[in-house]
Amino acid sequence: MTVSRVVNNYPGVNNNIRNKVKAAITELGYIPNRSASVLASSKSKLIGVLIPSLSNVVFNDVLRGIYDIANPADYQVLLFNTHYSPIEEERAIRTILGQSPEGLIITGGEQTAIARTMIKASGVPVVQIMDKIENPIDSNIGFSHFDAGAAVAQLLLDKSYGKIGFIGARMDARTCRRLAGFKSVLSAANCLDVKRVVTTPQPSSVTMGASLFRDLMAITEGDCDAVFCCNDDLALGVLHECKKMHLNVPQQFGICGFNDIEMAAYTEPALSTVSVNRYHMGSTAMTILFEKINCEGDQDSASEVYIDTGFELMTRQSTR
Amino acid sequence: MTVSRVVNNYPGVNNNIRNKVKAAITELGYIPNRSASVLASSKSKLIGVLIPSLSNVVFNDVLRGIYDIANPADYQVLLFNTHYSPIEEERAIRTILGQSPEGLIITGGEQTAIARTMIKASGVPVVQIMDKIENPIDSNIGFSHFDAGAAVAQLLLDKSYGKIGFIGARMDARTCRRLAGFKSVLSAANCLDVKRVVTTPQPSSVTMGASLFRDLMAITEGDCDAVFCCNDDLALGVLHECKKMHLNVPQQFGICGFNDIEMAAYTEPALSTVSVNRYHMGSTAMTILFEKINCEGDQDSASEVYIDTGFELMTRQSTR
DNA sequence: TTGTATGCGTTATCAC
DNA sequence: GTGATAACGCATACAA
Repeated sequence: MTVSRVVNNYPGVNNNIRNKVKAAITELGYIPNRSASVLASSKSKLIGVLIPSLSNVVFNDVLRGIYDIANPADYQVLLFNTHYSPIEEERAIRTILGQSPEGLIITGGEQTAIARTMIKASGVPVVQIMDKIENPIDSNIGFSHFDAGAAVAQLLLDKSYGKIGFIGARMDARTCRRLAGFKSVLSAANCLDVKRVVTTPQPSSVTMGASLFRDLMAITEGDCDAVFCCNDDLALGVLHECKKMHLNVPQQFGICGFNDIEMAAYTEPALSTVSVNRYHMGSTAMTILFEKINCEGDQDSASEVYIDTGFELMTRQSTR
Repeated sequence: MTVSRVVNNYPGVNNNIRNKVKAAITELGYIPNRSASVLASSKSKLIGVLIPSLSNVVFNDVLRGIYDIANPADYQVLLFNTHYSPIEEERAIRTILGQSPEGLIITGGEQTAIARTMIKASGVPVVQIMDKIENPIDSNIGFSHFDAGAAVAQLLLDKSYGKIGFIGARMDARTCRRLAGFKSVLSAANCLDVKRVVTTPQPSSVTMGASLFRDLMAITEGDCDAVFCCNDDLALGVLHECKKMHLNVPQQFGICGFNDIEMAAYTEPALSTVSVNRYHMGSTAMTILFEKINCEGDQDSASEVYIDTGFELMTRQSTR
């Protein structure tokens, strides 16, 4: 018991004894058994994090935000890759819940009904990130992908492009919502042509962007003067392909990407895109969780938090 | 006990009872407590992973490789970011060891003496990745950064560049070893000038590459005709800066990067760089661990594995 | 300030 | 094929 008190830095231990214990600990190389500790105290210092992809750079920044807050507070992160699959997500949630996590960070709002039920039943605080959820389980931090897609469409219209296409890969829920917002604006402006929407369920990449662009040009027989790419990787591929085709960007052809990766500012012409504060989403999600965890005394109801992180149009040279 | 047998899919349970138990489990939303299981069985299905950075794209691919093998086998990953600090790494190792992990994957060979002792004392199998270690704790998969740096220097010499510089950021152990290999070749060829070695301890980025390049040109007063960048991000920045300065790449100035990120093939001119199989390092490390874990019966000594994954020079248009 | 009894939810072992 | 019992290593509550 005295050892336990020393290990956990409890007050009320004689300093001589404390030092003796510490000496013994280092001498023996004693490492406390976390499982036993969790079992006895049901405090795990564990945060479960679910993201849909490890290859997408976007989640790097989010993860950094999460880790930068969690680790200094001595919390550990159990990270799962759901591969954009609600089924895998449900499985991961079940696994994590078995470890008595103190908080959960999950991406988006496409959980299965069972997953939602499990989470609610567990009483573990959750933050849904990366998207503005209509019906959040608990707290939510993100932005409206619909609005972002709409804003890009409006931007391209404002720059007097008229035959605007869309190139998308993976086509997960958030990408689809960007497309929906995009379509709604074009439709209202009476210049939506679905032939100009070219997508693939495959993962996105620069190469894929180039390939989809060729498809777009083939399908529309070149009758297209701008494109919104669902992310910057694709846009980079499109830009590369335009150069090969000797299509002048932005005069003959406008390009807008999404995410504002660092490289976007360094292409020639520099890429117009949409900036979203990924790191901030991760770090804030973690901060929200900590508030909940520390407020469990107050009727266990530190109120839910809903944050719209918005987005910013980065108008560079790839649009007129 | 019967429930435990059902949960763990043990044979020798009456099917009627098994089904009843399963029904009860779903009805109650019962989730087994992993801490208790680990405590009782000392089998955690946990793999500790230590990487030095989450922002470096390089580790994305490694992590994907690890997760792609670990998760389907029902193993979980406890991921720690050591921020290139052996002290943080030691702390993380201590924390992980407290969870009774079944395996460890750690980056490089710069562990503290205490960390090495703890790991060995724990008897947990370890794989050190990303580098060819002289004195590995256990198994090792990676490549020689010294050789890679040397190969780049030789390449640039072969392309008849003579005033070759080096641009490096972060300057972690592996980067330093690349620089050492690079220097050794230039030195042997009698054309090493340390004025042309420009580095910073700060993290690397495209912007940083551009900035270091300006420094290089200022320090050498333009007396430099090629540069090896310790990673592709920096190289991208250098390339961008060359264009601004109207320096013809590769005729007037040669550039070679490192890592072969996808974008390297899409710049203009396309970037010469060094390709290393990151995903493979991650997945193989995990596979090695599994072999050890499953072979614990055989005198607990599934022999150590040492794999040199090598590297490949990608000679593109940014070098003559 | 220190120590003792008890229980956390599983699994290993051995009876039945 | 099923169940009783005793750990696993720690923390809570309380006694000394």
